[in-house]
Amino acid sequence: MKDARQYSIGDFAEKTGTSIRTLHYYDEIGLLKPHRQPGSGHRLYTDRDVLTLQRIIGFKFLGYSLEQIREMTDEADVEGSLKQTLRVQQKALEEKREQLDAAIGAIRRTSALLEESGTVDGSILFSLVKSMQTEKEQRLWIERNVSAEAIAPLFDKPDEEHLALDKQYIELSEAVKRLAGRAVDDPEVQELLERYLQASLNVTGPETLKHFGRLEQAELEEWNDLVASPFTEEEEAWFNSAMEHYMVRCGMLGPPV
Amino acid sequence: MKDARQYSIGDFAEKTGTSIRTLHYYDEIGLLKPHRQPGSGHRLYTDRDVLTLQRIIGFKFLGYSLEQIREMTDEADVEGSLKQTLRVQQKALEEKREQLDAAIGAIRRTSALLEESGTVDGSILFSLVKSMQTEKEQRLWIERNVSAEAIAPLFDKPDEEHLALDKQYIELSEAVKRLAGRAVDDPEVQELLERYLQASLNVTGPETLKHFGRLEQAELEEWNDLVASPFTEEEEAWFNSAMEHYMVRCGMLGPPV
DNA sequence: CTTGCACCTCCCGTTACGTGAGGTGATATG
DNA sequence: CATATCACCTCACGTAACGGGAGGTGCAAG
Repeated sequence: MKDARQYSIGDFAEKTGTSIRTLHYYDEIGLLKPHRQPGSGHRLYTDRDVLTLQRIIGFKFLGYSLEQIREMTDEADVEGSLKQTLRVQQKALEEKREQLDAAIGAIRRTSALLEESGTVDGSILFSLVKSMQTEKEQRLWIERNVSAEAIAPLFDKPDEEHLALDKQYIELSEAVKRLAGRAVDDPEVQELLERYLQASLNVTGPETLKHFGRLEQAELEEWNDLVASPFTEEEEAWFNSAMEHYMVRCGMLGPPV
Repeated sequence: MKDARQYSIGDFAEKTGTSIRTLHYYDEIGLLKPHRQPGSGHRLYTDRDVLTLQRIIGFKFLGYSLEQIREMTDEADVEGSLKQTLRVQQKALEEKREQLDAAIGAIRRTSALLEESGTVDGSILFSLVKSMQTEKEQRLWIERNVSAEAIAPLFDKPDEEHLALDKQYIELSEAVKRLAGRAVDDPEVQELLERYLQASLNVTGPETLKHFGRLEQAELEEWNDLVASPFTEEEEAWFNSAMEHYMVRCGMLGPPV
């Protein structure tokens, strides 16, 4: 009387909401092997197979791979190994979620920027995206090389302030691209550089900014791997020489050798 | 002078932190095609390729497929289409995150149960997991077939209460499995049934419970697709007849035909 | 007789690469 | 000068979890 009901693969598929192809596949990899009708070789599923499939679907929902599922169902110590693997699984899923959150956040910021700023230079936009992408590593780097206290005021800003800063970054970068090549003592250039320095000061605070000035070559390279410059090499070179000129003029730096 | 620097694939890979194989692949699918050294056929990357790769990596971070990235970089209207696809992309990622959150929540609940309850019958555990899996659909179904007000008290409970209910569900189900087959007028059975009804009442409230009693056959089947019984067919049959007996005895139901 | 149906078994396609296997030209070393 | 190493090249197979189609089989109805 037990397991009296048998289902053809079509009926079973409909009953369980699984595709026939999936059932074929589970059979193929040995995850759910129905027995066969002696003559025709057609698959015959029983009520026990319904339970097995429920389990498989449940595990899949929890994020396990079919390979893992098979290992777990083969294993004898179901409850014990489950407790263990659940912890591992939780870690893995939470890591994925962090990734997802970062991406969603970046999309939100980028969308907001595009809504407000109209058209944005591609290089600048992607330098921003890269910065969002590496935010976590940036935090760690600053914690290691600057200080742990410097982190929160740098990154944990309210949304609107974030947007304002992003816009400012775009505006300044566009200005640099516009003026690149001009004489370094052009008054417009000097004014831009002052705004640039002011903005940097506002973002980082004087303490952290000074700290950046004292970094070694190797450390600077590490940092440059984490952020992407929005400028071409030429723009970058021009910007550096202009900034040097500016700082010498202000007495913040001795003249170069 | 422009693009004076050229990189062999090895140098380029190191500079950008991308694997050689990945660069081969991007070349193969036409995503990043460096030019070749005339004699040897070796790939030569320029500084412009660095920018292109930055873009690709940025798009990947935002969750786009390489195919989508290629389409977008081919397209002329970069900014316009970006705005559009960003919205689509955001929707897609947020849906993924909902999935992830559901899975993480289910793992947390299951872990908590296993910590406290020790060993748990597999059928019961997976009937719970399935219930967590379909929670969203359950909400929608109840909103359609019962009422929108019934939802919040049913699902939006604090964590500890959730845990307590899960434990109660396990305990009652285990009791049913233990007593299955006993005479329906056995006093222990009758006591269990009373506890069962009481628990159901506590969870759903009398209004919703009554509503469930008035459901049509087709509607019940829909509901049974959303939840999984922890019982075998025999246990289920026994439970139904016992419950009928109990309700008749209490005068909640007329005798069967 | 043929059509249709439900089932069967291959087998190719998907994504974004990892990981070899086997070949070539240039340089460094015995 | 022979050889070992090096960086590069081009196939080409493997991955996870199926989707989809081709081509074949047995059985019931028109």
